[in-house]
Amino acid sequence: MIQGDQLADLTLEDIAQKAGVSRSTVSRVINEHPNVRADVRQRVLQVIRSTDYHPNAAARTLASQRSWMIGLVLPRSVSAFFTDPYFPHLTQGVAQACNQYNYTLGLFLIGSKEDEEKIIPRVSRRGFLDGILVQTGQLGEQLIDRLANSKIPLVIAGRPFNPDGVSYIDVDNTDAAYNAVSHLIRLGYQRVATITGPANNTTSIDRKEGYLRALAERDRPLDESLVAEGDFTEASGYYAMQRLLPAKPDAVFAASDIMAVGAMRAVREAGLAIPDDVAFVGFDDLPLASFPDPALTTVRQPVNQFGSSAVGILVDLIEKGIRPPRRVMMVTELVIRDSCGASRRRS
Amino acid sequence: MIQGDQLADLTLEDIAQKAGVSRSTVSRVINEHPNVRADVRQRVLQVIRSTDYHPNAAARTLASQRSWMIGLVLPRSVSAFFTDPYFPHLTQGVAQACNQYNYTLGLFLIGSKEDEEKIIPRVSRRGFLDGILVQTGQLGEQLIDRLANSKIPLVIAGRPFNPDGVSYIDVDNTDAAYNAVSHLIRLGYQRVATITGPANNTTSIDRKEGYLRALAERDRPLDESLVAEGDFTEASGYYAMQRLLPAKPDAVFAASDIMAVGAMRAVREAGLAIPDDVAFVGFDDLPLASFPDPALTTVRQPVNQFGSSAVGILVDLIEKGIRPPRRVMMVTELVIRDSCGASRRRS
DNA sequence: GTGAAAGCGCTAACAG
DNA sequence: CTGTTAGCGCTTTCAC
Repeated sequence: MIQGDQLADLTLEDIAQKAGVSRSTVSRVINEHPNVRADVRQRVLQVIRSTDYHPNAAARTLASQRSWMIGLVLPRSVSAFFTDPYFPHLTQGVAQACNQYNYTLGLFLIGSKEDEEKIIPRVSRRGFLDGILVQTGQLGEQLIDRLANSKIPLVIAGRPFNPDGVSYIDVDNTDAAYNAVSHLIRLGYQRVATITGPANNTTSIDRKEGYLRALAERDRPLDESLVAEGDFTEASGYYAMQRLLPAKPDAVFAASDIMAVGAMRAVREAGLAIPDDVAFVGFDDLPLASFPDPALTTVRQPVNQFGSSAVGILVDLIEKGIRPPRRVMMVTELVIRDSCGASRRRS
Repeated sequence: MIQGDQLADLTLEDIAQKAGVSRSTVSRVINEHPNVRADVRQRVLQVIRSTDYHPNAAARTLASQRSWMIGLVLPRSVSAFFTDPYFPHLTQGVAQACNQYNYTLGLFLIGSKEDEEKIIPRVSRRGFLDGILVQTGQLGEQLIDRLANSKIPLVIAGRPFNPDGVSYIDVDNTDAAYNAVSHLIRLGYQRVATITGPANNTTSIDRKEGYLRALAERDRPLDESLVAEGDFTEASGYYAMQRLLPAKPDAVFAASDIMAVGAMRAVREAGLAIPDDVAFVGFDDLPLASFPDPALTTVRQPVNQFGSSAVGILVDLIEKGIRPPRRVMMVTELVIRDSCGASRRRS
């Protein structure tokens, strides 16, 4: 009562006064500098606690030239945001790592050219972000180039088209797809189709490359009617499968689990059985993969760690000022469930 | 060449010098103040463009006391983040609205008590966020109370336990659940079960309340064995259904689509048919609802608009300083598909 | 319509 | 170990 309820914005100076020390000392306490006598530190902390004082973030950033904030830029179609669980997984991994390293996460969803025009100047503002994480994707490339020219630390999640001088982290998509398709071929399927992601995307390209390589290695000619393009949405998988059906594939490698789910829906609607008439292998191994009946055989990629590792690299760039671009490749693993028919074919 | 490649951090002062005006004038141009002669404005803009100058965000925030940043705080279990598409939908709606209003979005995922301890001081820092949006949820309540005491504008997404003095936006969960369950009862189902959300959550409570009310209104006694609690994950729906099965329900109202999906998986595994043996109604109507076979009858709630409206309210609070707490209730709609068996029962 | 000057609240040398 | 002193880069009265 007597001490008043004036929660009004306190400053370092106010705290200093109340604690009977100078502003610098309070600053030292807050920033955990060693050079403060223990009892003084306690006294200051006491005042801070009792006043519920929180330092002003803007002032701190301005003076120290560090914002402790990193931006996650996700250039993706709006509908892919909705249906592809890849996005929340990645975000979760990134958020977790940010928390761990004491950074705040700024989220920038780019769904259109207009969004991009609004967001680029925002992330480029100096004194705003200590580092930027950008996911590759259809709308992202121009953005990456523009950002790479600025001096702000940058890490790309996924292989960029132009990797010169930039740090990035990726999974070995080509190898993973190669393994997945080889698995289908070994099981004896003759007409292995694929549903790819958007062609203007390195992830899609790499996975398709793996598909092509697996076929080529067995001297199988490419049948264009067995290739259909999707955009990482459930609906696109569904429609891609409808286009594929007339070519009578007996197995499908889908470039993502969610597209596999859509494709399986189309197959069921056509009155065909999975895996007996059409077998499936997906990509991602998100929880989603085990929901459908039969459960999806798929390539497991560590989406979560992918996100947190990307943050780890970025933090290195920021804090240790590591010079040359860093490259990290993560491994995948084929998870065999029922949709590929492995159990029946073997028995 | 001659003009030098010195992209080094330019300041307002530098721009002013190059344009032959004062710092204030450049500031006016940047902030679109009217009182600048047209030709001067052009000259300044020219310099800004040619130097790729971006104002320093921290300095601007410090001087103007506005950060143009809002925080979205999502207190949820980690696994719910993963499997429940509700999260990306909400985030998308919020991000879109932020972009529209020229705010930057800070994302704070709280998955544990420790996260909460780290994040509360962060969002409480003055000069950091202009406003905060918090989703209700198990971990969120203490947080809401602590945040409500600060002077920073706050909007809750969902009805908080203690709504005194806070602004919030919600859907009429009770009414929506009541309608969903009534629909099942009207179709003639005798043993209507429900899978609820976590009990420490107003959303779950309200939806269960609707279920109870629909039963009570038809003088049906509550059978506790027909009520199972989940946590908004697919897996929890699956296990809840397994617990429900011995009680032989002929219909289930699930408090979210993703739990309905899990429950349907359990029903199929038990060798029962949907909707013939067990009918289903879900809640959300995210795209997910139309993926399963049969497609899910569900309560449609406008998750996207929910997010953007919440931002709209928050921006009002911030910019117009609206005093009394605002309350907004959004309407829902029952979307009838195949999982409830409406088509067969009627014919 | 434009410029000068006083901060915004903090960090970080530099003395002592 | 602690205090003094400059700024960090911008906004915003207040004169002119």
